[in-house]
Amino acid sequence: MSYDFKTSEAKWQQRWEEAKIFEAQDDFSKPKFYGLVEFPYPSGAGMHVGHIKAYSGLEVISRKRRMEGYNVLFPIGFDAFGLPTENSAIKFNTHPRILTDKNIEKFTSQLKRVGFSFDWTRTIDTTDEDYYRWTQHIFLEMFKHGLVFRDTALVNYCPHCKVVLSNEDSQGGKCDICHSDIVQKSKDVWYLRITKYADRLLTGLESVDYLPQIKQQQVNWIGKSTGAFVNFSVKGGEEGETLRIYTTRPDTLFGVTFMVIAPEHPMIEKYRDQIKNIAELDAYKEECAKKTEFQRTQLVKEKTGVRIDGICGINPVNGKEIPIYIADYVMMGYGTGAIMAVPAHDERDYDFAKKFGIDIIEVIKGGNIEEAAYTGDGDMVNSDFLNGFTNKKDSIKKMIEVLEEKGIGEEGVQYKMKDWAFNRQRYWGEPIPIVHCAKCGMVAVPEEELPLRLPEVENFEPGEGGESPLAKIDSFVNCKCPQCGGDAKRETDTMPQWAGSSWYFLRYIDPKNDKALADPEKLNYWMPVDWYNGGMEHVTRHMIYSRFWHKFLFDIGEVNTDEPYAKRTAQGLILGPDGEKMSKSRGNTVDPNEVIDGFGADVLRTYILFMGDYGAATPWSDSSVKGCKRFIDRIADLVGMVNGEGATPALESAFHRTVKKVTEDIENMKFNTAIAAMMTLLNQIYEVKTLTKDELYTFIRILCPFAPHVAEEINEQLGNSDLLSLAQWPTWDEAKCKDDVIEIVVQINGKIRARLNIAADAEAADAIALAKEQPAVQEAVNGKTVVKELYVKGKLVNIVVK
RNA sequence: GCCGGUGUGGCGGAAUUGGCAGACGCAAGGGACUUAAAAUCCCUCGGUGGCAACAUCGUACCGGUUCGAGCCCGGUCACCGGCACCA
Repeated sequence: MSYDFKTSEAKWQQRWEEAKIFEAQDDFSKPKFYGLVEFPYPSGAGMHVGHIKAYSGLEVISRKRRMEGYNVLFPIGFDAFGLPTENSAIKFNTHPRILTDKNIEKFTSQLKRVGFSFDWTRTIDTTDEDYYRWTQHIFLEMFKHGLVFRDTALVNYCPHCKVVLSNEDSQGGKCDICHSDIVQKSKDVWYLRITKYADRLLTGLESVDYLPQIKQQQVNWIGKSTGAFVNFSVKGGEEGETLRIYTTRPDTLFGVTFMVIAPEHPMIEKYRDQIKNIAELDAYKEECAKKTEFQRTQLVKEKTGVRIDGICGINPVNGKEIPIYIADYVMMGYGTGAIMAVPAHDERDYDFAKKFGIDIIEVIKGGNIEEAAYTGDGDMVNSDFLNGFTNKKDSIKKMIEVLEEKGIGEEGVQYKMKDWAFNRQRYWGEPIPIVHCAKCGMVAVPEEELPLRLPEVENFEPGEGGESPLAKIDSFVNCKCPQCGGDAKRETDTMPQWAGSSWYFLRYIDPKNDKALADPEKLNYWMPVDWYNGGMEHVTRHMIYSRFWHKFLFDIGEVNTDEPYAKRTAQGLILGPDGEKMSKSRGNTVDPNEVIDGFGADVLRTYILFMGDYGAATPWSDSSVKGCKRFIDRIADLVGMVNGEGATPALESAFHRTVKKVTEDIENMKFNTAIAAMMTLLNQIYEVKTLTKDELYTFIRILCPFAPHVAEEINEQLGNSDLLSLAQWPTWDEAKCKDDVIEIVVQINGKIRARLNIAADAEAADAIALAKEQPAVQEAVNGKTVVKELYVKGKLVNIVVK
């Protein structure tokens, strides 16, 4: 019989809300659990099933934690600043505030229909001025602590969105939002000095429990390398002029036959007059500037460059004169923008040397430098005092000693991570609370003037040159300098979308506080986040940014933990039924509302967790949803089979095993096998067609985190007046998980020849003796020599014969 | 190119981490109930051979370790994700 999920689900959602059972208590005496999911961007399209999957993991865990007696904080909010809303506001000629409110309302009602146990009293919205007031506060603190700076730089610019994008937002040379091609543009840019925290972001990973692939991605993103800086004298330059390079292999210094500097390297400007072929260099530079960084890095095959005529470098270890080239395979943004080239042992330098006919000197044995660069390890040769070194660690160490002794270089560290370009020329973001004063320079807006509100504007279109729409609002722009009181102008750029999400988990702890971003006592109790789940796409950007902010807040004493997240996991994508990534354009999306309408929230929740490994991408299947529908309906019918109290002998061990399995599987996010175990138990109950009240009560408690509505409904039918969502999580008896008599297999040389029933705790000798009595075994052993006899308790007997 | 991951029936996926491969679910086929359909219930369901018990092959491919390998080791191929002239 199909149960009436529509009435039931609405009823229980209302009762939970009335009873306030999912509201976290600031009762510091209780053990706490802070479960965090990545808050959604409230788009106009509404939620998709991927959102449901992203929240369902910690939903189950949070519900279980409550039943285990924890004080649980499981909040939700909205990360609502950003381009899509602004763009559709422009398109529909409305205000992003109106759209945002509408979208949040839509998301809220959808989330509530699923029955998520979020604490709705702590909801936050990053576009709320009471929220972004604190985002601005953190920015100002960073500004005061020297972590904010401004620089002119070649930036990634999206001509379609008319915004400057960070490297992170323009991966692959495409705009993250509209996927247009990015162009390079020179602009004044705000930066956050995240590189100052690079090493701590790296070492901090040792103290947290993130999935290994998440840690690995962060390590790669930070991209630490160790090596040395070496100063090459420049012949033709000023007295004492040096060209500083960074290398990870200083021990190959004797193999250096040329140097390369980036086209933007300042040395070219400095020696314009000395350089004889400056026109040629200028032409090359112009050619490079036309290419986007993406194009530059795409041209892997063919090396280009121009030799600088008029100055050259001097190898500091042997005094040899070497030519200097400019080439775009060297980037200004990494290291010093200059390299020493060792063509024998670097593929890029090798290609370049071959093309330009430069000498190639072997310094590491092991390859054939006539044919290709040798990048492996080997004995050092042609290297003076390094000759005879066989180990790269030792030779690098020795070279650094010599460099430091002679004062021509030193050990050094480099990171691939760059400083964070922290501004957008758009309206729908947090205004940067800085005033530009002709006399005082950049001045922080005083704390008491926060929030610095977004002004009302008629027109959100960005300016043609990439100016912020705010720049057109005179009443916003013109102001007095907080320091000298003179006329000044406000900064008109806004913060990037990543700002609001870099600290939101702190605000949930104390969302209404108007004195601080959160009360220190409450922070002390709730932080760190015990378990954070989200998408793999956020493990580098959002996670590294928020860890950076958190470490900064820790340094200035505003939070009590160095790391914000104790544990981090990630869910896999839900693919379309065709196995492809879901997208509107492909037409393979699934609307969660339709599933709830047709089958109920419990079925949707159960299916999403049952469909496959939580961490893996899995295609959606409409027909498989029906399997979960049957599961829920069959559970609803169990009430009619209840007969008596205590335990049903035929089911007793099955119950203990299932409770154990479900309990353990939830902790490991193996929701699919937890549900499979409950299905197996259900099948076993249907075989005997009877169970006791106590057993059903146990069943619905382990079911509750997955399908809470039907579980509550059954609980009520059992005559219990307390809400099941607050019931105690069941325990199991390890001894009762196992049967007394079990079936084991008998193998001959690893092949199964017989099966036998035996006491679970039987001794090896008895088991082997019993195995040998089996006719099939006797036949197989007959006439052969028994070499070995093995007994694996509870599993098998294996007899090895010859 | 580098880093990470994956490869198991018609499909989604299990396999206590070296011990009965295919749990659980879907789809499919057969049957029951029904005037009929849906729903529900029962049976079958990796390949080959056999009426059958059973035999035999089988976890991308090749090889190895082991009494025993989907799992460990060496090599190959394919696909997915991330990074990428990072010195």
